[in-house]
Amino acid sequence: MPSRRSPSAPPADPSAAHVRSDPVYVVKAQLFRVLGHPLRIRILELLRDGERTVGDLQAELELDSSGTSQHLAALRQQSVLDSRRVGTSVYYRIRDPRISQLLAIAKEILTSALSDSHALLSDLADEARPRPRSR
Amino acid sequence: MPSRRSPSAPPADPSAAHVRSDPVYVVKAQLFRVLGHPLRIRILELLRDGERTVGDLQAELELDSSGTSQHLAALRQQSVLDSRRVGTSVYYRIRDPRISQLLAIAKEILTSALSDSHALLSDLADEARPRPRSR
DNA sequence: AGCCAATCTTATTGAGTATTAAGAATATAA
DNA sequence: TTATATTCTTAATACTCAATAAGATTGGCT
Repeated sequence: MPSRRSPSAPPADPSAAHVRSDPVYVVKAQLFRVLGHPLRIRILELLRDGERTVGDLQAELELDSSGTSQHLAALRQQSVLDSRRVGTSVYYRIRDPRISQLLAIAKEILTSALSDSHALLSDLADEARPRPRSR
Repeated sequence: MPSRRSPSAPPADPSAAHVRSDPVYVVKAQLFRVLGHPLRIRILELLRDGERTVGDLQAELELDSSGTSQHLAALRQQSVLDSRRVGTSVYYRIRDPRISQLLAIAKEILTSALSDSHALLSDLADEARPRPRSR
């Protein structure tokens, strides 16, 4: 019950809640949040090259059907995935190719962040030695 | 305690845990997860046009300094933000411009998803009328 | 220097919510 | 009906968020 707060709480500036619950930001956050799970990232990478059946994904993920289904449902609920049924199998696919783009960019960001920290480590190591810096 | 299951559970294939906890997927998921909060999305949009102080952000978000600081710390911990101190103020900025790109793509995805469902609504409305489909 | 105020960070708590696994229930196709 | 695929339910655990209070750093004042 989001309308109640506590017995005698002050009005508590309602404009702050606006920022927090503004649908625009909530919807964006929900999209990112559903991507924020290792198994769901893995699912999306498996689906990057084309659609797959639930049983197929289940085997690759080494998950039970219940867990697989729940993660797929979470992604489908945010319109990240589409599904179609063929006989007894259900095929899932990425609905919008820009989702894959999102993953690719995340990978780039993390890759360069990691190489930055790697470079920093090297600099620290260099600093320990008496050799002068060339750059 | 992830090592316990139930009184007499079978060993339960340990390789499944590998997929779940593979650092590659965990790190990617953490990046998306930290973006998965409306206030943090809002912070990033405020920072898109340049750096800001904590007090500045705090005022725009209508949040207290502690809450502001905690969200900023979460983003900084995932290397999304950088900070620098000038006197008593701390300025935050987006570390990698590709983060803004991530937000822009998310916006595109959501925009087209919404216009799809809007178009679907129109189609449903048309279907209720006897007028033949022109396309 | 010594002290105070402003700014920001960190730690802690509690309430609410999400995630997980396992099993039951459901639906569909062969 | 049987097998397959998925959803629903339940319960235990874990996490997130917001709010408070305490701590640290800086600048300015006297």
